[in-house]
Amino acid sequence: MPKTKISRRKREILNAAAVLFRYKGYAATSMRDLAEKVGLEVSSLYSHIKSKEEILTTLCFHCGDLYSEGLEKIIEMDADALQKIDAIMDLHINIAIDHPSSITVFNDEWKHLSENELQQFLQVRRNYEKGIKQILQEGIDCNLLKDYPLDILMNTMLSSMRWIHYIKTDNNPIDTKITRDIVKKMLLNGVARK
Amino acid sequence: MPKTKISRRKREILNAAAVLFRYKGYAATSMRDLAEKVGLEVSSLYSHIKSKEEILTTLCFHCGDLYSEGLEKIIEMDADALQKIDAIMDLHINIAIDHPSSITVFNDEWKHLSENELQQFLQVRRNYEKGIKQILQEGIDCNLLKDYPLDILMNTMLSSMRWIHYIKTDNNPIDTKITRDIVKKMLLNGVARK
DNA sequence: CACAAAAATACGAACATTTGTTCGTATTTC
DNA sequence: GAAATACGAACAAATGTTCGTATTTTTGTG
Repeated sequence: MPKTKISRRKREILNAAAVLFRYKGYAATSMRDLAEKVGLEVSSLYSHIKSKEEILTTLCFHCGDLYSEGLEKIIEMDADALQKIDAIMDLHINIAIDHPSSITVFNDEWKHLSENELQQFLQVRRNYEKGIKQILQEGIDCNLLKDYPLDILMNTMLSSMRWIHYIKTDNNPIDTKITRDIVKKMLLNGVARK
Repeated sequence: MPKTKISRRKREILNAAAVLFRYKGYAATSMRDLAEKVGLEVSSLYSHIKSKEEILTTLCFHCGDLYSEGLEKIIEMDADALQKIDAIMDLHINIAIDHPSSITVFNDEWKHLSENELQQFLQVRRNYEKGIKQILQEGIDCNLLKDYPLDILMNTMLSSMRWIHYIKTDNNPIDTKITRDIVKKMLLNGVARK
């Protein structure tokens, strides 16, 4: 894969774009908005990036990599399914807390990718979900997890963590440790007292 | 409240807009897209609606009403907290299945509301969350729910159902009954085998 | 180190499109 | 005949991007 090094300025542009896309959405963010945020004139942006869409592509696939690479490591772990599921939750919560803006873009703005990138993106996602489901199936087979349909299991599980990156802002930090522990417990054992 | 009756054509426009906003996003949907979908010319739309933004406002607040009115009925129920929480989950799952497009707009596009409506919208949401938290607190006090922080409890619970309206499309119907039952069980008792 | 050549970066002006909306007028509905 | 609806033409504003040209930074060489 051609992973060319990213200059300091480009990094700066990507970060600013992530924040703007997060709060205004991709389509409603203009290149002039972005330029202002970075302290450049519009045309200067194009010394660093090819197009607005390239920014979106970069952000989306970068996050995709975070998830995919994280999952790969988990799959290779020498552990039972429950421990792997624990690691998956760690992965998602960590990414949400460490990259709240990029993750929001990843979750909400991928639909604006152009045809080619969109298909590639969906492929990556399908692949990721396949990996997750395999682990869940493993858990069911070993009697560690309840035998619910994989789709519902996976969607509910992943979705239940998809609020952390919305909540996390600069003036609303999150107690990572507590949040992580409780969300995990909720998912594994539920909220009802026995 | 000035709830003027909505003509057939306007209804049609609102429905088409909900679908377009769902898949393309509010900002990326043009009035010409919308006109085409409804089978009119652009300018004709303005015989029925005041502006693009009015459409978004209508959609968002209509959904807000669905939730708020649903919750009000639940609050008035003569039931314990666990039953109320069950009803809340029913409410969310039903709305997601019955109005997948509007709900997606409600969830993802409210940020494009203009200042006044935005504030009003956030107020409605805060109020709704307050109601939810009260029920959760009631559950904790009665030893029906585990004593977790209300924020985490509420966010995780509501968030865990926020995938159903994404999945639900015309060619991907959802087994309402099964989905509803299992999601509920997952939330209350978790996924881990005891 | 000096210094010219080259490459990277910044900018203003301009572009073709697309945007939401308005207006005057025709047509339909009541 | 009045009110509601539909339409074509036109609008100003905003959009992403390009181009030519300065300016700055980096590089290669004596």
